[in-house]
Amino acid sequence: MKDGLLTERQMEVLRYRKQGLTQQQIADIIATSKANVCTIEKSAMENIRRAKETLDFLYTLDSTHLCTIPAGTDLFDVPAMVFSEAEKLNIKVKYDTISLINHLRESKPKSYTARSLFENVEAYITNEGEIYFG
Amino acid sequence: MKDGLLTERQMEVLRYRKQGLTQQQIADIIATSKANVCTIEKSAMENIRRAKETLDFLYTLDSTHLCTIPAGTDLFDVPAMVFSEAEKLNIKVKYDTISLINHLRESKPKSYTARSLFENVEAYITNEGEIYFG
DNA sequence: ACAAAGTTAACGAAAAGTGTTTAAATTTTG
DNA sequence: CAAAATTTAAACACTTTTCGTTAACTTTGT
Repeated sequence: MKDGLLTERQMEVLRYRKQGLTQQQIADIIATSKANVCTIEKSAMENIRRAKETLDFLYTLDSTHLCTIPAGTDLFDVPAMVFSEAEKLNIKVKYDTISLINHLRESKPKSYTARSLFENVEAYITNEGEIYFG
Repeated sequence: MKDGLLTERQMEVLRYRKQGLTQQQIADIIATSKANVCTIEKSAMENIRRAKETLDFLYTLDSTHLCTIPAGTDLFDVPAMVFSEAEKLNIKVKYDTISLINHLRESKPKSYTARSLFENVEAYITNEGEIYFG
């Protein structure tokens, strides 16, 4: 049984970063170049992104694709779309209108401005009515 | 920008598995040995485990270890322990007694039977009073 | 006990990821 | 603007992961 995705080096850099040190300061401490600290930090972030994406795959594994919510859609129109598609599959959605909007906002905090989506969002649903936005 | 941790092969096997196929059946479909299907599935699970551990690290990155809640502890005794340790650090916990118990139940759904923990649980706290059980 | 399902070990070749360096380019900030 | 901080690119050595094989082993259900 091995550790997580991040190497010792990567965790080291992230910890120092969390403390507010600059890349140059970290480079001095761990005795390497600042450019190297940059690449280490970057690959750490990349690994974190991949870890998230991996768990996202798990969610979609036991869910079915519900619909694509097109860019430009008003956030307040999303629940109706989701409910209508879920009804076609005879699945009762676990969320009410308000909590579904909040769920979307939390799931895709960078996909909307004000009330409008600026990129497509895929909606998935499990047999239990859990909704996942990907 | 690449994909998640899982290879195409690994996702393929997991999808078939979710459909209930045996390793032998999958081996026939993707034209390899059942032993190979086994190792592919195994390394997929290992990757998933590592993805989770990686995100766990993120949580603990901006939190400090609060205490170890020993196996055998009654769930209803946990809040008092957490509050008392948090007080030593002068941090106000974000949760009240009831919601903290629920938070624990959601975080570690497989670590308790009825009202009793059957394995140690580590408690972490952020400066903002957020609690994380790992 | 039998058969099907699943796991493990040892090995090899190909692919992917990591830590470095050096030097140049870009962004942020006072 | 000028200095500091960060990012990028190309190249190299090194390690780890992956997919695959074969053969033996364990578990599970009837």
